Amino acid sequence: MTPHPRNGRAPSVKDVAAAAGVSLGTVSNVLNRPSVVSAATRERVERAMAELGFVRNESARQLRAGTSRALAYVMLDGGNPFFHDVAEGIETAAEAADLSLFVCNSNGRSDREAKHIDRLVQQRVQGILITPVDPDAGHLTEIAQRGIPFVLVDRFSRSGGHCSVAVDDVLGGRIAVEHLIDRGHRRVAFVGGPSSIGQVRERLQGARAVWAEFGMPEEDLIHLPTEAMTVNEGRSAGERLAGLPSRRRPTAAFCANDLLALGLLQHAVTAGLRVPDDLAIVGFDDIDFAAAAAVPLTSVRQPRQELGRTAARLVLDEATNPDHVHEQATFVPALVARASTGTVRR
Amino acid sequence: MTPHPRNGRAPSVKDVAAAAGVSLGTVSNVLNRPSVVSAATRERVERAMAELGFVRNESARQLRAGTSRALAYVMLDGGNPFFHDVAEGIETAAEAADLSLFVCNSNGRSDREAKHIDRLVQQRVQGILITPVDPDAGHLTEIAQRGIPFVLVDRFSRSGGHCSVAVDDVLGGRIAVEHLIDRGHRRVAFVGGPSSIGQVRERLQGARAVWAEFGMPEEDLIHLPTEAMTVNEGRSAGERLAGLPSRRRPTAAFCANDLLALGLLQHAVTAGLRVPDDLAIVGFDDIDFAAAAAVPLTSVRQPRQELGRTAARLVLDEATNPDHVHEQATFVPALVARASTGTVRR
DNA sequence: CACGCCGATTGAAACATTTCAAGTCCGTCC
DNA sequence: GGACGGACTTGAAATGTTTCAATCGGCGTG
Repeated sequence: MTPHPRNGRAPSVKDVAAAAGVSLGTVSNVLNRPSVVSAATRERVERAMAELGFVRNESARQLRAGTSRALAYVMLDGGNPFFHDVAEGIETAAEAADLSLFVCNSNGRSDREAKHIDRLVQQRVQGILITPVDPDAGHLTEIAQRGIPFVLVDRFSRSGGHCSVAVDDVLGGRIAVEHLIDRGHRRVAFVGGPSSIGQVRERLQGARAVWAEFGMPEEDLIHLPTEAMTVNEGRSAGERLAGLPSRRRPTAAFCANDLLALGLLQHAVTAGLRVPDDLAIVGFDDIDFAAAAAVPLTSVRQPRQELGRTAARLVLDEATNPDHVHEQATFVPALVARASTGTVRR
Repeated sequence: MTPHPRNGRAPSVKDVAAAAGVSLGTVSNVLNRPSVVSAATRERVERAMAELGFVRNESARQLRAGTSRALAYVMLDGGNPFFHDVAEGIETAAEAADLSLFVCNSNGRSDREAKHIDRLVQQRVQGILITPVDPDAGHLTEIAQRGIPFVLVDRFSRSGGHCSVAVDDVLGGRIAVEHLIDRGHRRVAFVGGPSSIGQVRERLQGARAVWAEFGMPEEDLIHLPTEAMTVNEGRSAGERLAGLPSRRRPTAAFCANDLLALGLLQHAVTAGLRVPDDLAIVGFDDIDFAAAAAVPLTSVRQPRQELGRTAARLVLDEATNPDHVHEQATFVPALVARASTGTVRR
C-alpha cells in the first residue's frame, strides 16, 4: 500500500519477516499454507506485507519450483481474428487451472517463431501451444525432445509424436462445395494458397472430392492460388477472377478463409457485381467479421473457442498426467449459410 | 541436441561445467563474456552445452539480475484489430531492445486487467504498457507507486503522473464532422458509448465544437449512445437510427470507432439504404477491415504502429534513464476519405 | 633469479523463495 | 511432577545463475 520509493529493491519475505517479528519460514507459511499459522501471527504478517507493499517474486518461486506457472500460445497471424478466438478459449482454460497465458505472435515468420520458442523454453513454461508456420519444422520436434508438453493448434500432427487439435478440413471443403452445388452452381473457384499450408491442400482436396462425386467436370473447379491468406490477396484474386473469359468465369467462389472471402467480396461489390446473384461466396472460419460484412458471409464454422480449450486441456494433461497418450482431437466443421450464397441459381 | 529424456531436471550450468571439465564460473563467462574465455575452452564448453541440450534458466537469471528482460502490454479488446497493430508497434521496439513482450488481454474487464497486472508485477517485468478499462482506477497508480515504469496507451494521463501516448481525439472528432459538413450534410449522428470512455467524450466534444463553429443548430447533431464499441452495437444503433422520424433522421453518421461503423454499415446495406447516398458513414481508427469493407469506409486514421513504438520508447526511457520526465505524446489524426462518404450532397 | 604483469580460470557469495526436519511452548493426563 | 501430544514456529538447505575478488600459471623484464 505504502508507496515504496525508488530507494532500492522491492521488499522480500525477509523484510516482511523482520517487520512482523517472525521467521522467514512463517511468512512463507502465511503465503502457502495459511491454515498452519495461528490467526494472530497471520494477521501480523499480513499487515506487514500490506505496509511494505510486498509482492511475491515469481522468479525465485519458479526457480525453487523448477517450473513456471504459465502456458504459452504462439499464434500464426495476429491480424486474423480467428486466432484471437482460439486464444480466448485457451485463456479460459488457463485461468481455470490458475495459470498465466503468454500470447506470442509469429506473424507467419519462421525466425520470429523460433525466437519466441527459445524464450519460452528459457522461461520454463509448463507447455507450449502453437499454430506453426511449418508443422514439420525442426524446432518443433526439438521442443518435444526437451520433454516440454506441446500441442499443435489448428494443424495436424503428421507423425503422431504429439497432440494436435484441428477440424476436419477435408470435410470442411466438402460441405462448402456441396452447399454451392446445392445452390445450383456449376462452375466454382477455389481461392487459397500457398499450397504449402496443409489446410489449403485439404480444403481443396475435400472440394475436389465432392465435386467429382457429383459428376462435375474437373476443369470447372478452378483453383485461384494466393500468396497468403489476407484480405488484400482476396481482392487480387477477385481481379483475376473478373479477368476470366465469361464462359469460363465461375459463378461462385469457395475461399480458404474468411479474410480472403472478405477481400473477394469487397472487390466484387466495388466492381458492381451483385453478391450472391452474380457471384456467390463461401468463406472458412466464421470469424465475427464474416457475419458483419455488408453482405453477410456464408462460412464454414470452426469451433474456435473450443479448439483453444481442448488444446489447453491436452497440454495440461501431458504436463501433469504420467500416463498421458498423445491425442489428435478432430472437430467437425459446420456450414453457416448467410446472404452471400442466399439464392438458388436458376 | 541430444534428446534429454524425462529422467529428471534440465541440465544446468553445473552439469555443463562438469561435462566440459571447467568451473561453473567459466561456463557463465562463455555465456555472458565470451571474449574473456580462451578459444579452446570456449569451444569445449559450447560443445558440452550442445550435447546436453543446455538452456539457460531464465528464472535464475532474473532472480540474480533483479529484473526480467520483458515488457508487457495489457490490451483492452483483443477482438479489435486496432490494438493488434499497436501491439505490433510495441513488439518491434521491444525486439530492437532485445526484450520479450508479453501480450495480455483484459477484454474490457477490470478484474481481468487487475489479475494480469498482478502477475506482471510478480514477474518483475521492466515496464507495463496498458490501455486500461478505466485510466483513473486505483491499481494503475499503484503500479507507478511501486516504481514500475508504465505508460498509458491510447489514453491520456489526466494527472500527468506518468507517460501517455494517444492521438488528439478532440481534433479527430473535428475533422470527421468537418468532412461531413463539407460533403453537405446538415443532420449528423454521433454513434458511440459508453460515455465513461474518455475517447468517446472527446471525439463527441470535437464534433460538437466544429458543429457549433459552422453555425449548425445543436439539436441536429444527434448522439446515439452505445453500450460498447462493437460491431453488434453498431448494428443496433443502425436500427435505432432507422427508427427515427424521417425529418429528424440524420443523413450521415460519425462513429466513435470502426467496429461501430462496420456494424452500422452492415445494417444500412441490409436495410436497403445506399451508402453514402442515403447514409454517409465515418469511422475512427482506420483498421484494415475499414478499407476492406464492402463500401470502403472513410475513417479517422490513428498512427497505430507508431503509437506502439512511441509507447515502448517512453517506457524504456523511464526504465533506464534516471533523468526521465513523464511525457504526454500526442499524435495528429488524419482523415482518410473513402467511398462511404463519397459524394457531395445536393 | 626475483618480480610483476597479464590472460585465463576459479570459488564463493548473493538473489528470493519454498520445504521440511527439528525445535519450542503449552496444556493435559497419568 | 513428569511425560506426552499437539499446535505453532524456526533454521537451514536447495534451486540456477551471475558477479567479482582471488588465484593460477606462464612469460618477459630488470
